[in-house]
Amino acid sequence: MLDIKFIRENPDIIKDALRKKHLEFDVQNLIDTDEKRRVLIKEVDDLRAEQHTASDAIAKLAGPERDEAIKKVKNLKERLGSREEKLRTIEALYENLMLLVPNVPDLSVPEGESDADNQEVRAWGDIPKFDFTPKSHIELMEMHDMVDFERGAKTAGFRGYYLKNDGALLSFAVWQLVLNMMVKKGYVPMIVPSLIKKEVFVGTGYLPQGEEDLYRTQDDLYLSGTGEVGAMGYYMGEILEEKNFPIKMLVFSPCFRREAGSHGKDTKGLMRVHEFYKWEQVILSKADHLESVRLHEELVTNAEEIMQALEIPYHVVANCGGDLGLGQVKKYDIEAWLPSEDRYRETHSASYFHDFQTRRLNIRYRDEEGKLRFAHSLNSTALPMPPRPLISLIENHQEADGSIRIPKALQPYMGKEKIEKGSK
RNA sequence: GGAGGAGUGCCUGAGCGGUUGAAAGGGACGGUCUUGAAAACCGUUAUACGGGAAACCGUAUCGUGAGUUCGAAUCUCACCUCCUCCGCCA
Repeated sequence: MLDIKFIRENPDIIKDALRKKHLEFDVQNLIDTDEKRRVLIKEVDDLRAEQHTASDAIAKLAGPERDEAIKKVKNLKERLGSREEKLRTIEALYENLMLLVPNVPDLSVPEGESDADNQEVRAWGDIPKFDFTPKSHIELMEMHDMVDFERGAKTAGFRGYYLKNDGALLSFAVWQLVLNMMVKKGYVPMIVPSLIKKEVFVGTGYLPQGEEDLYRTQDDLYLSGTGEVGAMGYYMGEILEEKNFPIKMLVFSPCFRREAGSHGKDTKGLMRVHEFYKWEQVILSKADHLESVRLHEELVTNAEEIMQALEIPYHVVANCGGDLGLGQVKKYDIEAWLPSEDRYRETHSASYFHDFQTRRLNIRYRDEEGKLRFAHSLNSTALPMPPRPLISLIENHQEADGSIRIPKALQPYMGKEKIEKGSK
């Protein structure tokens, strides 16, 4: 959510943000609604003030004078009631519109409509050249009995999977590696809820417009697709102290995604699954653009270091306007090299929001002058597991006989240097 | 799921239908005093929205939402959260 005053004074900036993000929204309609709302607020407030004065007077009256006064106020109340009704309606409309106003993308965000228009910022690692035909992660993992998709589908339906043997061990090893790397950097490790109230999804900007991407329970709780939601909910409604900023969290959670719009896509293997686990980085900082930019770069660097430790070739792209979420000011994706597809695929996403989320979640702090301000928020994938990093880890490190080399950094956690035939 | 109890400002806690945005104490901040500190004393100590150039004025907020009433922190209903006990499950 943006400040209505900002929207009122800068409708052209909002219109340009809409154009750049390829979104449709009638800004003038919002401004008109706000105007009507303010007129009504004034009317209602004035009527209430009148009522208060009259009520206070009644307390001092008695007898027929009192009855007469009560009668008069009753009349006033009727007028007030109809105005209040109207105000409620317009307020609801206003709130709904406000939730759909996008945040303004940074000037450095490239123009473009879809992920095809994202721009490469840098690349790391050598793309492996195999002198044999590389196998897909599905073949490799099945060869080593690391995964079971058939039984996954039997139990959990389409996109279901089981990880077993080295598949399970590898996941735990990676989780442990990431945890240790990030805790060393001062991030607070947390295990956060995934089953979460609607208001937190609205607050983080996943709702109202992303309803169909989420699983909803019969108790009206939703299953989160990322630990970001649980992390942001943690400080919802609170007033924080500036001296504790930036608050850096490394949160672990199961993640659930309906993948409603992608039924035909990535139907095989672990590429696109309904359920996985993820380490996510979440930061709250003081309300300062340069601080947000600095921390944003830090988040990508952290994510890159994890990929480097896993020896996975990747590149970083700056997402174009059309590929940004409603609240995002700027986003970098990390895409890992996938030998079986002969291209990069997205594994990480790092973005900052300014006060878009914290305004919705009412997360504030007192600055040096004692003024209350909305904090800034940022988040970035640290590592999703098992899906894509596991795929690229396995595919990039395969050898001719199908064995899988374990990256050095991971060996202490895995207890071996290689996954070989019969090694389970 | 059943039975009870509770939710008030930064904290503790009073108020249980009418000048209560809210007593009192504590904390924090500022001042007086002091060489300095403590103590003592004095003062300040919400947020949001609307109006206004501003001083300031108005409105809302005592878990949340609705209701009763001329008037609600105070009465009614629903919901949420916490505590105690029982049941069920792990």
